[in-house]
Amino acid sequence: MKKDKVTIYDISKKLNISAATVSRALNNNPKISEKTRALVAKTATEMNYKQNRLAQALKNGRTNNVGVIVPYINRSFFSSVIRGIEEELTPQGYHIIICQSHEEAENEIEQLNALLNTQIDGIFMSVSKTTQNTDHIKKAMEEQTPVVFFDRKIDVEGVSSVVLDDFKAGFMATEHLIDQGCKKIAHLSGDINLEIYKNRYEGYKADLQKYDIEYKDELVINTSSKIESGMQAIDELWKLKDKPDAIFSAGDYAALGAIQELKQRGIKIPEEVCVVGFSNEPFTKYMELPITSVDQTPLMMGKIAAQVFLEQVKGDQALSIEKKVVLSPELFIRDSSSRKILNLSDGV
Amino acid sequence: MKKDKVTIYDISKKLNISAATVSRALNNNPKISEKTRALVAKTATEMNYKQNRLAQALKNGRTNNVGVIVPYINRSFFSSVIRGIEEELTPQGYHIIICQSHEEAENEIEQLNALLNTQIDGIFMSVSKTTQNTDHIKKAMEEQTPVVFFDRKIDVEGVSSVVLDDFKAGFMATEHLIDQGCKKIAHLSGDINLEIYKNRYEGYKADLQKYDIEYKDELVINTSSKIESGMQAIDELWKLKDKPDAIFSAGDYAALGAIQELKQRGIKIPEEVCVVGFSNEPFTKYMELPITSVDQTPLMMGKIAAQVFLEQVKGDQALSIEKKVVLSPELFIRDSSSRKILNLSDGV
DNA sequence: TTTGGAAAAAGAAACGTTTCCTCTAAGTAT
DNA sequence: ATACTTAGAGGAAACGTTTCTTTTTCCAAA
Repeated sequence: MKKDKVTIYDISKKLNISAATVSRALNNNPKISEKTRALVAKTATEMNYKQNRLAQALKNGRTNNVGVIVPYINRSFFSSVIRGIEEELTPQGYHIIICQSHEEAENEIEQLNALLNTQIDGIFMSVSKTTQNTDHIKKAMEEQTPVVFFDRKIDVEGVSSVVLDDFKAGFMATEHLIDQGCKKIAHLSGDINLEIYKNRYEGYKADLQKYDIEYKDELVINTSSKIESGMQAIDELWKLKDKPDAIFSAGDYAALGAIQELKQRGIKIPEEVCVVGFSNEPFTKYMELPITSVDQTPLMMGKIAAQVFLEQVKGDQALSIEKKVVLSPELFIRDSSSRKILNLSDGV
Repeated sequence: MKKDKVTIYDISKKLNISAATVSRALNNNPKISEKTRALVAKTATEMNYKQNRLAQALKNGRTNNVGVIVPYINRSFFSSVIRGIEEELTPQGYHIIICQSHEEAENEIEQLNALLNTQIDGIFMSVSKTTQNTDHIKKAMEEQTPVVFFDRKIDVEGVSSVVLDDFKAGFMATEHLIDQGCKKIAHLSGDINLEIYKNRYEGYKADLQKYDIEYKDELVINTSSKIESGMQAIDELWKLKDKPDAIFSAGDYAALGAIQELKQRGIKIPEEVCVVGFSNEPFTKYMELPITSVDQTPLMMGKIAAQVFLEQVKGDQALSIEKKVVLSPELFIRDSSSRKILNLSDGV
């Protein structure tokens, strides 16, 4: 069906040498004389030879494809991480196959199996919120396919990960709010079963403690990453006698919902209530009232994840050590929490 | 290196039948007796056999991988189209390799060649703004690799496309503004060399004509898809003696910039000036002043592009007809242009 | 002149499928 | 009982590489 491609045999016939020699010449094998190598190279380009990556992959077991599994591709955070991975891996000749789990463990498992089946050289993933079981990950490891977690990990022996220091992020965000003079800081948390949300929460608590501010359970509301969820949280918080003077949300969408609801109630931001979000989604910057948010350095995260992967496959020795990288968050301070002088370090 | 996989030979040995029979049984070839087929199927699952897609691909020339080339992966529009493609193609056993051109023709060519080299079964692409030459597309066609353009196309014989009716979109948007009572409608256009922007512009002009409103060149400003670009456009427009009372922007980011600049100048939206954007980026909905925008039905676009592709590869006959699909835009009317009663059909 | 040995190249198997062709055994028609 | 058909299965080549092993070539040392 497809147009006939030129193979090393065509080259070998034309030059009256063996296909083996052609292959070696093209691969710069030192056993080949410089003369032959040059001749082969020249002829190859002349004949418009293109290596068949399939045959090559079949022979040596490496496809030069890697898979990425994320909950959603159209979340700014994830697409930026993917771009980071791409920037590191494309120059090395890798191709990236992207899959979405839609936050469903079932899909995640399916996608992972499909990737393994398609002979991927490695897998990058951010586990879905509903993932509990680690069997699929172990299966990948058994097949000697390196897995690198980013952002959301799950503990599996031998699996490397690149994550944010979420504890520090929670700590920083809270510290910033306290620095603005806030005393009654509420926290909109995500599902505490996910490490990342747990850590943000712990960072929040730790910073309260540092400043001898009493931790109150009633100020912590579990939210999803939906705008409505943030609105409901405000609804609930404003039923309290002692209302908060700050909101630290573990997600930008919930923060946005909270802000909309607060405005609705005529509450002034940041004068009466300061708000900090999480993820530095693009919209946080574009709002009429730009939202302070924690940046997870997604580009960096992707690049480092890619580097970790490369180390694992380059290291011919099977010493592929489990590597745990933790990145530092950056707080982008914007109007939603700036009671003091205008902060110049606003992200662009 | 990799753990030994079980092959059809292992199955054939175990059952004392030939590998050919195993292959046929697994592929539901009618030449195989029901008994044998069942036995093979059972044994295959028992032995945890997984088909080697590489070997299969090498043999029959199809990889079941398709490539997608977009300018940027983290634009809501593009990631949604990709998701649409994915939803159609994943159930068919395809995998999707995603590449970014970063709006550079050079990258686009490179990525396309890499995809061809990696033996892709088809290519979906939205051409970069800087693409002029069509040689790379022709090359793909020569290699019998179907190409489907979406949104941004370029004319190449035999290449199918799925695009928005941008003329209609421009017409609709303008009509809506006129309907709000606007008489002096400015247009923030993209690069008119790109078909999509040209068509939006033509639609705008056509609607003005329909209502006998004089077209004025000075009301059309060329902008990029940057916020700043929208601000500058307002800057320029407000130097005119006769200032516009509406803005139809061919991009949401420029619309956002325009709104910010208008507010800066104390101009009331929508009372004094109505604004309509294009693309229905998520942020348009989240703004304090939600922005009216044209939705390009990206999910649908992706799905249809996938269907067009499937038709081309399924139709064994080489009759692969060039197919041109044009989708209808939807206008999501929001506060930035609603002078009349609150529109209930606001997108969610 | 022979021999040893390095350098260069050739031969052939292997990767795991699919599929064309051939063969066997059984069933059917004569 | 014989010849003919056909369902079912096997053999082997092919897809395009890579690489292990073997062979050839060539030059210098004995």
